[in-house]
Amino acid sequence: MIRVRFAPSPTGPIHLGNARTALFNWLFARHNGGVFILRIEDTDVTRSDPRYTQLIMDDLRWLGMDWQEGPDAGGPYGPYVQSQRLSTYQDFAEKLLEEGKAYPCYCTQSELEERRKAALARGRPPRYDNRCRNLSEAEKKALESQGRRPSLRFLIPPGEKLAFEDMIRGRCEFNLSVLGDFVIMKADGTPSFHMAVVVDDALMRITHVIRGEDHLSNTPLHILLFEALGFPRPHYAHLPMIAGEEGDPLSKRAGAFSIQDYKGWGYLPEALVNYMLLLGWSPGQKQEKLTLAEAVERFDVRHVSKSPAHFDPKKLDWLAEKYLRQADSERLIELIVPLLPEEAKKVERPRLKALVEAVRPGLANLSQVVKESEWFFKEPVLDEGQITALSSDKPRAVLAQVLEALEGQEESFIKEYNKFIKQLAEKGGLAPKEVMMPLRLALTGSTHGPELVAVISLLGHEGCKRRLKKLLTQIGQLNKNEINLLKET
RNA sequence: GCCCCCAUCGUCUAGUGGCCCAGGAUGCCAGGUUCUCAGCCUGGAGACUGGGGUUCAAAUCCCCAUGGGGGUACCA
Repeated sequence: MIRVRFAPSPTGPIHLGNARTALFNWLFARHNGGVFILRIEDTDVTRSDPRYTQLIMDDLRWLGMDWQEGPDAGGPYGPYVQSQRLSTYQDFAEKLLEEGKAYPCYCTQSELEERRKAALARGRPPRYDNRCRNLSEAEKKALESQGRRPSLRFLIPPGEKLAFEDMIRGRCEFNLSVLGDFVIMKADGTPSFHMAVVVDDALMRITHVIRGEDHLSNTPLHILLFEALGFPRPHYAHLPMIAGEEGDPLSKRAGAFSIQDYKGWGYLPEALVNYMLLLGWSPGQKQEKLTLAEAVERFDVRHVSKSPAHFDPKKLDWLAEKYLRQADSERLIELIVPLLPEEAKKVERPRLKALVEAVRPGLANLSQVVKESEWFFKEPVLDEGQITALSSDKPRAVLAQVLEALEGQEESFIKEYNKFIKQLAEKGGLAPKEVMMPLRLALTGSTHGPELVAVISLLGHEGCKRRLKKLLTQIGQLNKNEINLLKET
């Protein structure tokens, strides 16, 4: 049985990079009929916050991923939160200590830091010099009597090279001689990251570790630990990093790219997921828009790219537009009402639906939909240039005639609108554009937007009259006919 | 400094020695359709980082250089 895990640390909201790692793990599990496990790595007490654990789970669910074992789901190898597994790590650390595979190190952090700096200054590798490896019992006692609390270091076994087969990169080889003994238990009794991952991956029977490339150089340490502990090593796959537009690392700008942000901007989760799919993996064929189910069927880690991908917001938007355009309107309304002005709550459902459907083409997210819907809720305020444009003879006559026509008609006249515009243009010897553009501008305050028919039917008979009247009044200098017209109502 | 990984159009990628004077998608430009925007249709510009090998043949294999990324923590 294939078992994979996503193991975030709850030190902040997850961003695109993390989410993509989760997604590829999930896909791998699904494709192979395996188990996807969520594990929370909160061994860094100072930086972890349980609020983020909740947020991470919310984000994953929002994106459409589920897990068979995890903090909330439970499972046979729990608990799935590292801070609740402390004694387990201690037991294994004890074992390593007894077997001589680890030893206490009494160096303080400031001493280590100092030596690191000094080494660097002399052009020497800044790694730990293994000086506590061979301390006698008497020396240990002496150090302890100074009040020093030891950390526990793993003793790198002598050997030249260590190699492993990465599912994405193929054979990766490392030189063990450049490694310093590394900490597996901190002085406060909590495990280091290396210790915790290896113990957990082993105990949770993880068969495939799929993680970011930033862990590639940790892998030899982990393999060493698996061997020392007597566990079989899992298979590894290291995913390429995702860089920002400028090629900067994504994680350092986590805030700007968190899943929460995209959710907040009103991107549809399926669009985001689809875009993440394309970051480092290609579904093949010509089709790039695909559902999670299709991705599950086609996904293969071995075909994931080795080189880092740049995040391209334009391509995200291209996909997001497609998804927004085809999304169920009822669902969209649920999502968008809280974002719209108060008045929206008073608008009848069908009208709201028509609004969203008219406005959504070309837009990538709900914030844009809200913005492009402004004209519907608020009467337009024209700028000077626009007013001047509408004040010249032709547009003014058009607007007045439209008003006049509307005045004599019932609500249902809206249905006749297309014919009416055509007739109006014909009578006045105008191009359709010369009728429609002024109308559009007068009605919405903008030269672009949904098709005019939709605008008019959305605004309704009374709405159109009100706006036209207001505008004509504003333009002023009306002839007698027009004034009479205005007086009538 | 040292170690590791990577390198095809602006971007995401296809390409696992001949099918590649390199294909697709996106973006960009031009034209068409259209009241506008979007869409759709048609067309266009746009890449194998460089240098050495290996081979009858290299984007594909090897070496070097260059560039990018990651690591080098009692962070994960």
